[in-house]
Amino acid sequence: MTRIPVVDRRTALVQAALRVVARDGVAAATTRRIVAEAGMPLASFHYVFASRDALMAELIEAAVESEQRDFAPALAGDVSALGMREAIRAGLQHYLDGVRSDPDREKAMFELTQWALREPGFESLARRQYARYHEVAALAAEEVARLTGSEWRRPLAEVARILVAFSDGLTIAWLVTRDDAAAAATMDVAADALAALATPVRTPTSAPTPTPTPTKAGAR
Amino acid sequence: MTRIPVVDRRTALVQAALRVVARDGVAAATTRRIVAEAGMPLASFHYVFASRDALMAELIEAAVESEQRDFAPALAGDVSALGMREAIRAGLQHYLDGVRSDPDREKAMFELTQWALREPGFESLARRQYARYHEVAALAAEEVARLTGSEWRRPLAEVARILVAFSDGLTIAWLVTRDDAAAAATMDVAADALAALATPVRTPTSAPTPTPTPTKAGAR
DNA sequence: GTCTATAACCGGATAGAC
DNA sequence: GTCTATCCGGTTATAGAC
Repeated sequence: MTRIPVVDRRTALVQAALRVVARDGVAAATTRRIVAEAGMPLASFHYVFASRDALMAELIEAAVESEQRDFAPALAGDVSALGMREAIRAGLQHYLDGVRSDPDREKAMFELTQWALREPGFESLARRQYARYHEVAALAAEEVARLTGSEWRRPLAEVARILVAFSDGLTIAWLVTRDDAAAAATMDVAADALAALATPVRTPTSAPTPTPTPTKAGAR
Repeated sequence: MTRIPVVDRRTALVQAALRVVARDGVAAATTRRIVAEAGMPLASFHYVFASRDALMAELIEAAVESEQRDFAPALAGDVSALGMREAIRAGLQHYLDGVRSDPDREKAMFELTQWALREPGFESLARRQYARYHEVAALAAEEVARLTGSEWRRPLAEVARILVAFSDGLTIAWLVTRDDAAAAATMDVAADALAALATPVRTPTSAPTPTPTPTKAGAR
């Protein structure tokens, strides 16, 4: 019937798969369910993708990129007036708020990692996924240091890895227990620990703050 | 043929399932594979378990207990001479060494948690799993404080949750990247952070150390 | 290019012979 | 009590009509 370019079908299928995985999990993301979600006949799947695994590979890329888009502006704006410790704490809170607003998505990210770790030949995808996480974390760490006029006393890559590890632990704990208070306590300690890795240097690179936005940082 | 008591079949099937899940993952743990691993005919499965899900429930319990057995003596012996920070660092190292010695097992634990989080009606199993983790962590935290003559300034349950969260993040990072140096850096920071939650009180409860075991703590 | 129909297989669960 | 044989629904992938 209607002629749809292959690239459009590709993205449509990946987006549909992303929704299915978030809603029902990796195990439920069968070719049938995905094409149903995308409103396509089954045969379209293999016209576009060589196999289900081929889609899964693209799916992880797309999911990470989507995360990157949504979590990168973690420290946008209201942080420059804070000290390092409070800025990190606010960033973690912002991250957790993201998890809280869409828990299924984060559950899906963990499932995708573990799928890649299990599927022979796809371990490198899991590594790529985390390399991306580390990039995002490194950018955030660099930014928060710049905004608060601090300097990391450890290599940025190391700080980034620690930040990702803490975030992962925090996320799993919250996904399982849904305990906000416990998460807050963990974030407090994590913020202390990370702030201890930095040291103040001189005047913060204060961007010209035209309108003094009201600073509301999540506090215990 | 040979008459095997139902309880024995139960444990045999659970143990077989545990091996299959560790080796090939939760998705591969089909009834057929499990009975093959246990050397039983397929029908024995449903003679003992009402369904695959019923076995999975028992499986998680068994897996957690197995972990508990193997990780509980994390601080056995050689810690009493150390300060709080070093004792925690050594405990984390001991834990990571356990993960390193059998990565598939830990991968399986995460998979089981996520399976339970997805499977409708089994979320409580994931919560139970983590409640057990928290118990073990609380015992370890209590023990390390006693041995080093310190006192936690936060509730033990809170310390335990933070410890579990840190361990989870550490474990995932290592499972994905297999980067020992990064893990060491994370453990250093985590140990600092946790030690900061405790304060020295008086003379450590030094158990009568008959033979002064050589203290070898993993250091950076 | 697109989609229906089907091949080939694997899953959990069970009936019924022994 | 135990196990073989089978049911039935779901899976990936493809052949072949349009």
